[in-house]
Amino acid sequence: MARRSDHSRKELTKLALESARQIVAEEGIDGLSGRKVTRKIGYTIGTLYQLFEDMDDLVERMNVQTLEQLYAHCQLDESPDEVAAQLKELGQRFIEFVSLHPNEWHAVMGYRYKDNHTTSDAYNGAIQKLFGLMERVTLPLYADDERQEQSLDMALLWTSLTGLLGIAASERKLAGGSIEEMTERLIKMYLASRPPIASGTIG
Amino acid sequence: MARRSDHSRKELTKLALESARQIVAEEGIDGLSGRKVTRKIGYTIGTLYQLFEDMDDLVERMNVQTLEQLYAHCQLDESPDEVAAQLKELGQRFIEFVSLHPNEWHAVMGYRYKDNHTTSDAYNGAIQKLFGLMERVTLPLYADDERQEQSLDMALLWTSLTGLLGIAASERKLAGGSIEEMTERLIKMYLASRPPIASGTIG
DNA sequence: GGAATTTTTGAACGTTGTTCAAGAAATACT
DNA sequence: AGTATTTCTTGAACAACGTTCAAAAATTCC
Repeated sequence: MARRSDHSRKELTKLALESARQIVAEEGIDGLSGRKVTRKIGYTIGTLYQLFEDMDDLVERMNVQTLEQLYAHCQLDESPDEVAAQLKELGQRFIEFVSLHPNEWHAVMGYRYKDNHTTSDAYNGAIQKLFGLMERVTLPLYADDERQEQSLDMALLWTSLTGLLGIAASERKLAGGSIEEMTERLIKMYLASRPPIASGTIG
Repeated sequence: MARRSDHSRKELTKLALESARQIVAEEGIDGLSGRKVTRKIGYTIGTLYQLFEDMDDLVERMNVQTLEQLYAHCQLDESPDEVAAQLKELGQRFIEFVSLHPNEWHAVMGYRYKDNHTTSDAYNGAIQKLFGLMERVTLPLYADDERQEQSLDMALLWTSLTGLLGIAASERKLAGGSIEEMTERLIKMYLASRPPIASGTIG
């Protein structure tokens, strides 16, 4: 069994990533192996290294897809007016996505790359897009000269939120609070820490 | 080379854990292997399974020690009076410890146990002790009927703080803010979200 | 059809966690 | 002391892992 003009290299890569995603979804990131991936699509281990540099590469590209899916899932078509409501909605979407894809999310948060690994532009971009989502929502809370402030707050929110979701995805206990409650709590805490209204840039 | 009454099983376990810790400190959690641990103390792989149930067991016990060391490191002998100052100091100690032992901390936060693994009482206890530290410091901020509130806040603080430190330990970037700044930011955010003074239980 | 190119294979290597029969050392007993 | 028993230690064995690469197979080119 050799060359199939059935699949271009691009198609093959796509197949492999889908296969990997399926394995991760079913068995978790620790159930993933190169041989499983290729066996599932009718190829053998050697071919994998034609498509990806190494396992880090494969996993990272899968994780980029997951982050993009999360981004798509978080698009608020009809956004409410209030910042608080919008932020809460964003949190809910986030939770929803992770509930639907716990193992894929766990792969994003928990996979350990090799020491030499540096995240790709695609990966950084996917993260940036998610940050952008939060920044857009919280925009009204900051004056024009507070962009730096906002960035730092977003980083903190992101870290806390992913921390919460990491716990949820690994089904550890959480001091009696559900993930939804805790996320709401986080958002409330954040909002309470911002001066109620920072108007005055346009009016 | 066989039995050495040189070492009781207890001593041997201690030696193995020290060896494991050293490997983790030098090479990170991914550099750890059972054979390395036993080679380092002059035994062979089989003996390891006399001392530990499996690698999960070994790592968890090492992680309990790390958590206990963190606890010891966070003891505030002469505590300042203000809650804010105390909390900040606690955060600083936390950061300090993780900076001194980044790989050990990474092992606590990033090691993936097998699916069947459930954390031991010793582990849960070590975590509880750390929570207790935070609870004691923040005690004045809550009324007597707010113990549940406090627990949830502590869980949130813990999650956020460990999230920050996890990023620090894996030396990823953080939107321009140092770990110290971000931790301070987190604490400020938390304090701002608490009503300034919740007096009235004693006075 | 034959030569050149591209793709696929799978054996090979060193590593991992885990098990377990066999050997070695210490202890117990006569 | 010598033998029997228990306890500890070993390391080969197994299945799996990531990664490499010469050889084989399929496709393309002329």
